[in-house]
Amino acid sequence: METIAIGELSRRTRCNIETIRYYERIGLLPMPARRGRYRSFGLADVARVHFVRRARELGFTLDEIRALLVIATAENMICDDAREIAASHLRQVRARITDLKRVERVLADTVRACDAGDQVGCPLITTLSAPAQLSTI
Amino acid sequence: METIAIGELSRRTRCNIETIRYYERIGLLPMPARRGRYRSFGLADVARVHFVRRARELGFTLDEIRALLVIATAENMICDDAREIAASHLRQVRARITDLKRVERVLADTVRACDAGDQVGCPLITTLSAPAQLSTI
DNA sequence: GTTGAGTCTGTAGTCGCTGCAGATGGTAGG
DNA sequence: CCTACCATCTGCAGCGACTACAGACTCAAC
Repeated sequence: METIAIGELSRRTRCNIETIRYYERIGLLPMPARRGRYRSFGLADVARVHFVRRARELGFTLDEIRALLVIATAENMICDDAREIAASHLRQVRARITDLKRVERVLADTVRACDAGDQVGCPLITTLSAPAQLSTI
Repeated sequence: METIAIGELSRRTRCNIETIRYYERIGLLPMPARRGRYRSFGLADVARVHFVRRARELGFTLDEIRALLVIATAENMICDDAREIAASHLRQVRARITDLKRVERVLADTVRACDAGDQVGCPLITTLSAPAQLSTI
């Protein structure tokens, strides 16, 4: 059975060494075997770190990932729970996209106004000052 | 000239009291006058906190806001600098939207697969395990 | 006089890392 | 055998942008 050091695990998963140790510290990864003082990982660890990284890329929190890992390793996978975690996260992602689109519109309008240059003050400053209805910043 | 306490400033700007004190501590707000031990704010402070909050809503960092505040209060507003801050931020917002849309697609596909229910394992777990090409998590 | 609301300071916690210092471990070359 | 060098180890501090708490104080109303 192949065992690898933390550096190799880091390379294979493209996950920072410090991050791997952090995941271990917070109990997201099991305490690995040791060769002397050095951690010794197996293929299951490579898969688990990959799993965590991929979930992080999709924006799941470490707590959600913790739950997903339990589900993934459970004998009788509680798929419904996983679905609910995903669906709830999807709702948040969609809300965030909606927010960001609004932000994008405001910023794009502002930059466009800057480029047009037919306004009195600085359009960005004006935009940001707007809700206060005051020129005194 | 009207002066208000921190609680009233908080109410008017919908900005947490602790956050206002935090902004003061990091130099984003000037040190306010005092009535005894109590901070005493004016309308300029209301406007300034509004400005900061609005900029935060648009996703600017506190460092960017610091720069924007300097520009806003400068005699000869360096509008070009503001435009560049906004344009650079807009690029980041657009990149983030692109990322999130990719995430949304993956999640939506997964949830849909869950609902179809014609797959062997749990679709979410499968998705997250994919890049490792291993079932051993 | 006492109760309650508001404010004060200072410190520590959140999330998800990231970086550093200083101590070891193991290997390769001279 | 000594040195150089790399990898790894532990432990702790820092980021950004807040947020929360403890414990002290001030002030007005009843």
